[in-house]
Amino acid sequence: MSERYNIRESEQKWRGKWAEAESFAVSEDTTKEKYYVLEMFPYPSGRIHVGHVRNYTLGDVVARYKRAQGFNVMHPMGWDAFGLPAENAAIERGEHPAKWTHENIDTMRVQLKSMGLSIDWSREFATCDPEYYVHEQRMFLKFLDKGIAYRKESIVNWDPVDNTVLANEQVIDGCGWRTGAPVERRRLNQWSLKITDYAEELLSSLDTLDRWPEKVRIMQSNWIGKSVGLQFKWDIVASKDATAASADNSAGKSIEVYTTRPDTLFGASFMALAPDHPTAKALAEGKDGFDDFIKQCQSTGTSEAAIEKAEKIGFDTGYKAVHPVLGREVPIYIANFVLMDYGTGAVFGVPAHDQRDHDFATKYNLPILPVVIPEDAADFSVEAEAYTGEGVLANSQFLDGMSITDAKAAVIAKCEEGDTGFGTTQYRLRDWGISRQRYWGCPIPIIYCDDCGAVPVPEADLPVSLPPEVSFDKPGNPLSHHPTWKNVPCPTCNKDAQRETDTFDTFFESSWYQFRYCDSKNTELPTDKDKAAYWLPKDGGVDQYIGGVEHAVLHLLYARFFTKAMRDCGFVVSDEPFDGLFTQGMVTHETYQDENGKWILPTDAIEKDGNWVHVETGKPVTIGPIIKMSKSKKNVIDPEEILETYGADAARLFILSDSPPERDLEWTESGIEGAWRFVNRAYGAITAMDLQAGDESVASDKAKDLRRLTHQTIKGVGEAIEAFAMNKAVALLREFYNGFTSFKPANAGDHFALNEAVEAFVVMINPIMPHLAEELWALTGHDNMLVDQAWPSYDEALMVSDTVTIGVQVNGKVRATITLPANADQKQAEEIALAEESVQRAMEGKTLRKFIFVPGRIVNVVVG
RNA sequence: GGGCCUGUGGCGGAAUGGUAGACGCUGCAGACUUAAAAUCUGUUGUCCGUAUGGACGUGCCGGUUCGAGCCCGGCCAGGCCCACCA
Repeated sequence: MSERYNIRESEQKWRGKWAEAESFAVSEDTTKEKYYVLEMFPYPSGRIHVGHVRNYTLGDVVARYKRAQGFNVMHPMGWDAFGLPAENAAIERGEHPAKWTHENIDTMRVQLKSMGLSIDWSREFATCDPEYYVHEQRMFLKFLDKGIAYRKESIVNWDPVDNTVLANEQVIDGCGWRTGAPVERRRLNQWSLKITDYAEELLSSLDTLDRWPEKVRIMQSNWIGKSVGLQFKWDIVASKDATAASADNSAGKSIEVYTTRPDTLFGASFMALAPDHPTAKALAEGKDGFDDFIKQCQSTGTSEAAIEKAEKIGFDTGYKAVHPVLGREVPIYIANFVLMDYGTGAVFGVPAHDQRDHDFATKYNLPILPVVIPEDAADFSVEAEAYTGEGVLANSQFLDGMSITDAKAAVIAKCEEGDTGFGTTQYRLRDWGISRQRYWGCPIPIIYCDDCGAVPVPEADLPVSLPPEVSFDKPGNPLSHHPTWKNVPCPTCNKDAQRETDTFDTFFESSWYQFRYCDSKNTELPTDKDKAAYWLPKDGGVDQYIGGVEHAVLHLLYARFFTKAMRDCGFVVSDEPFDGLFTQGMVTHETYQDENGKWILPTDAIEKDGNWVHVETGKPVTIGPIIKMSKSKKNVIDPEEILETYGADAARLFILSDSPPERDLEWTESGIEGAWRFVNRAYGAITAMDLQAGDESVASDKAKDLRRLTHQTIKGVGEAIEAFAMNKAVALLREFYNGFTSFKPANAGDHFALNEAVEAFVVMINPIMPHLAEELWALTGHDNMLVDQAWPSYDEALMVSDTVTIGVQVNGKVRATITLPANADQKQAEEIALAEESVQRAMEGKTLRKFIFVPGRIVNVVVG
């Protein structure tokens, strides 16, 4: 046994050599095929967590593997550096967000580098630097020109304590996530991007993303929420008992209604308006109970539970709407379940075929008229609940007997003919509101002038930089409290004017950063169009993008939209940002609680004589469920400690072993120790080997066996990595390791086979354990660096064996295994199989009916 | 309510319709050691049996097939996402 492997020293040495040789710096090289590997860039929150380690390890395996395959690999890193945590830090400890952010970046850069990632650090940037966000301001002005950006009044989630807008995802059970205060709905002037103009392209081009997980495509498709239906007019007539004067003004007007089920038109028994529908107010204002009704609607929570339990309530306006075909009059209600921001904010109710309408009709005693009858109508009834299945139209005049599809078309045609309505497509997707009342974001380059309105900041005055001196003493947006920053002359008339004090939503930064890496130092443009076209051509984006599934809709949809918008403005050529997407699972860990139920760190819990106790107090500790690592449950592991104790290679190996990357990974002490032992064992075993010069022409059977294993492993590992089955790649490599380390060479042919095996092994562990691989490569007599070494190729001819061992089944049950010549025919197989004692025993007293032989696979003896 | 995914040993997980449990973790036994760690060897699905061996076994029920963890139908359980979306 040779000396123990000095992990710390070796790993540091090789990272130094890679940096010195600039091994991972790349440029556009048209003689090579490019490969762009990108992991979702980190938010600099302070220190890296295990989720980062998993993310960047996965990406690094792909990057190093593709590099060895001869691709021109770009693998960059940067910082998604704007965001609320920096402001919170400023509020809590009086530190400037910029200082806090840059310090975190410095810490995390060192941590990431200690993982031995094959990153081209020369392309690094932070999105909070004006050199980055100035391009966002330029692009925004271009978007404004093109009509992609616009300003409108919209309803937002307003936190009354923080005095700021909250994104939908920051509203938890109707309350602000930070303050816990009930969120108000406010009308505010907001800058928005017209993502809805791209709804159809965003939906249809999902089909081209065949290297995306099906799950993510479905989520985006649902989010875009395309529906095809009919929008048509219903006339309003005054009820006989209408008394209020204002009411009669509404009679004779009409209401636009949208439906995806025009086929059920003849089953309509009421109309319902959203409480905030403009006509609702006109019809009901001043009526008894209306104010109370509105209050009741508003008091309903927005949480899942609240909606589940919320009763369907309605307010009868007393008005009637005229059925556009039948001429029949139906009552107009205002109902709490109708949403203003979907469709037209008005629906017609078909209780027989919609459960929600059914609930409502039952409560208010409205008719339930079935108009779609299933084929098997034996005990068909819509008494108890709505029928939403397939069927044939009935009670519907000219639609009777039609299928649902035909009836939909017929009703749309009829309305279009009479010019009372039209077939239309609706999307659930809303335009992207990008204004945030926050400091730590990219300033929106607009100046408001009393005379000239909203004036874009002239190109020459960009960037609009954040003022460095800022106070977080008052709640709300520090930019609007700033004494001088916002006061500027109007660029058009030179009169006193004021800057926009809102900043961009921080999803803005991550929507285009993959382009910036292509040319991260460009001062004129977001990116150089030609360079970007090399790395991100029209028909292909980032070759492999890796990140958490939590961004399935938000970031991944915004980035797709942004790419198309940038394309349409002439900045880039690509249609889609990410060609291949992989969504990794979470990292989980056991949870621990002390006797008071307080969560404690894994490092504070220790097993003693079969019981778990607190490492300091010795008091009993309860082991809880295995859940996602989170600071609040304290079930976190600090990667820095792991990297220091076990080294980067062990951490990388452990993270890739066992769990398939798309699934959750449970972090265990025994797992990381096992990986660490393997690193040391492999070093010891290989450095202790007697590697002599070999001779390929002297080939013993056992040399052939080893070479077969070597070449099968080369094939298998490559396929596993391509398929993102890193756990299988690790398993194959360990199996291979077990094979060649137990091999005892006896002649020159054996030595040839062993040398080949060791060399292949060292090259193949490079993507997983790059430091160990370099060390072993050097110690086994190579002068070049392993990072520049090509991936081994395999020889199919060496993979075939003279004999095969297969199972023998009797009536489908395995009774024996036999070894046959590889080219054995059925007759030979039958002879050998039937000669087996255990086969004969199983066949005893029965007649042979059939003999099935699948060469190389199985023998099945059918008896009866 | 809608959509998607997953059910295999003590655990993580392998398995183009063809010898279920590769590989690893844990456990057990042994070698080495004054001892421990590391390392090495063997063993580790359950049940019956001293043993050759046998029975059972991939959530449950059925189907297709010479043959099903895998394909089809119906259940059960767990998880994730979306959701009064007309």
